[in-house]
Amino acid sequence: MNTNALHGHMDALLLSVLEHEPLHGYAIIEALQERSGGALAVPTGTVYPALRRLERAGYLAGEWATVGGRKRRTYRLTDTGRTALAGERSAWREFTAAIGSVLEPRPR
Amino acid sequence: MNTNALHGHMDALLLSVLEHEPLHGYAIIEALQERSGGALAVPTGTVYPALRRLERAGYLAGEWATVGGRKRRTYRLTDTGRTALAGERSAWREFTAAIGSVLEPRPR
DNA sequence: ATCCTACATGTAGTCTCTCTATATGTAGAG
DNA sequence: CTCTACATATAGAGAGACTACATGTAGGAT
Repeated sequence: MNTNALHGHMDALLLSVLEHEPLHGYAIIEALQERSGGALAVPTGTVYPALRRLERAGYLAGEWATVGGRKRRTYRLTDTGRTALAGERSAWREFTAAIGSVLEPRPR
Repeated sequence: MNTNALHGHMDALLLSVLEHEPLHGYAIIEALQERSGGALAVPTGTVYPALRRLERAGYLAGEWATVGGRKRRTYRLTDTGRTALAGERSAWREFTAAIGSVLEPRPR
């Protein structure tokens, strides 16, 4: 898929994937891929900066950990982030409804 | 609505609105607004350059006309544009399916 | 007469976000 | 030793939408 079209929806994706459990960047990429049935192959160069951005925004809290000799930065959703996720979800519904109504208009 | 999120979907919108009848820029903006129930307020600074781009791409053909003392540039969908529209439609379905599966996962 | 709103198109410059390419490093398998 | 998976990160490019501005006609209201 042309992930360039994700423009503006990446945040929702990241927040959503962290809703039930904290994950680190690499695992987030895998989760995205898995949940979408392989459709979402998001490059690392997109995800890592986006996670930082969301952390700066206060939606995520990151923490370093070392697992099996490898360093990971694990992110969890903050309360603010949870609120933001709810907002992103309703924005997504509005968005698809709006575009959908133009792209596939119902015959009256 | 944050139309910045339209990134990459504007083309589909414009082609779709021109599917059954040629329209000029201003009328396209109104049609978009109307069809979406008021949700899509696309600024002129977005639409006019986009129409030019689609014309350059061969998807649209534009023609000047004067109606009631005012000049209009009316665009119609070319055959290539019609093919592109079909592609945009299926891309849109894939896109929403992918994001949707992450944002609103079905309970298993 | 003048102003305001609707109609109508267009450009310049900015902004945001994603991408590609690159860099760095560990662990474990072959 | 080499290759692959794991893991994070940054610089720079590119795309496309935005704001703000510029220009002009037509018609109704003050």
